[in-house]
Amino acid sequence: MSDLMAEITKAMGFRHYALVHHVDLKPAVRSVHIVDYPQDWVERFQARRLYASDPIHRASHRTNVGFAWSAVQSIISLTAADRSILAEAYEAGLGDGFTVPAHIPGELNGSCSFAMAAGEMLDHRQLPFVQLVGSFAFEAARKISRIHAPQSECPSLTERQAECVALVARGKTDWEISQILGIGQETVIQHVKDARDRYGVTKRTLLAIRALFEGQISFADVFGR
Amino acid sequence: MSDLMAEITKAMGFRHYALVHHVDLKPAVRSVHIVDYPQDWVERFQARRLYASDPIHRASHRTNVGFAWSAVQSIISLTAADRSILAEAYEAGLGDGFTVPAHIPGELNGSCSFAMAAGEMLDHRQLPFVQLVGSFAFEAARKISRIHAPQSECPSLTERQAECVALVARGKTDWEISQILGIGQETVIQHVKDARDRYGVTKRTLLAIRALFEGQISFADVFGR
DNA sequence: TGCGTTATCCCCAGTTCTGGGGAGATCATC
DNA sequence: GATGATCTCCCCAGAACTGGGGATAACGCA
Repeated sequence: MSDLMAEITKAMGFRHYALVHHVDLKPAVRSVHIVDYPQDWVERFQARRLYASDPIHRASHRTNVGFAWSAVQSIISLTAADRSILAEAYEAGLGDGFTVPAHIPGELNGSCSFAMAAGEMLDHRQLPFVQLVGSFAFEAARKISRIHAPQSECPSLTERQAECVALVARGKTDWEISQILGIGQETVIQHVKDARDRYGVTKRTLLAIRALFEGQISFADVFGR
Repeated sequence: MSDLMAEITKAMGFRHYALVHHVDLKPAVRSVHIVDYPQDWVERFQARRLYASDPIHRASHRTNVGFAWSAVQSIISLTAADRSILAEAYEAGLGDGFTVPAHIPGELNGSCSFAMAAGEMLDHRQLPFVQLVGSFAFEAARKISRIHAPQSECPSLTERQAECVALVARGKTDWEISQILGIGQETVIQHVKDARDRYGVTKRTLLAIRALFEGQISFADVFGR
């Protein structure tokens, strides 16, 4: 797989690639982690556990299609810390690049990135092609890397349960939910109990987050209006 | 947007398209719903609330790249009910098709599908191109559909606060967090209080969700490892 | 008709959170 | 040397949540 990636990367005019799930890099886990980045940068990245806060990763969580690193501030706003991370990466030899996000509900977020050497220019005309390659590369790596065990079917909620969970995620108390839905507080407590049971969690915080993660509710449901 | 989609659909040799978030279709909400499917099928789809159980939608939740409908059983196993849904769609005039999933963490699952008329054959050679078009079409629709409320500035958390919030998001109690971080429970309570204050929320559930939304923590922090 | 699912309601004991009020220590910065 | 930010710890009262145990009614499906 690495050989193939290296070949593709070179053929597309890039220097480096990274095909990764955004997690702390434990080789043991069933996650994708195929990287050819400057060694120096990889080490710093791991040491500082940037997988969660790296601006490129963060941006990739906000979109569905690939983006050039030089345009990252059109997706998220960069803090001073972000800028220094990007500058450091440049120092380490990473120039401009292109990252294709890869998200699947219930799985860890991932991405496939290709980068130029520092100083070289991206050829924007072929980015659509890179987008395509990135998507399929990630899917291929994903299929290989998971021996396909922990397929937890997304437990579905009943309509009432889903309504309650959506309101839980808005930070409403059981009593408030009962007023909104026009039912008794005890009923709400029961629905929330049942929903927790279905997801196999014991805290309403986790219930809300799981529902978000599974796509059962969206941030729009939480913050919308 | 509909005109453009119709044109593209025709140019690629398809008859129908659907650019949708997988939700019950509330016109009011900030969700994507641009469809040109046989009217008959659209009505049945809505009446039976298939958006959650439709096999094509279900399959699209399991992958990152597009797939031909005729190959759906290579992604999920079809039940008798699934087969009858597919047969019904065919009756209604939908032939083979190609669906490109569109997932973004924390947002509703969506997809962009193109379909032939019943009886016509897919041209498999151009599916990579369809994949590309589908991805970008969804992203474009998504960007348009939310006029995107003004970026509220992100109040940043201190390191300790962020650590506590990450653990709150994992459903830990204050006592458990104190054990994990090796500090007193009262201290944890204080950090969580302070974090709630910064975000201006009163519930730890909202605290966790806001932190997720702001990118202060990621789903990887919650489910990772 | 019986069985499962869903939605509705009730009670209770124990745990956890929330919102107030404190305080001392360190560190950088001005 | 004062000021602010951060981290650490403490107390308390009331509200909210969790995990048990119940119950009734409606609906569809076999």
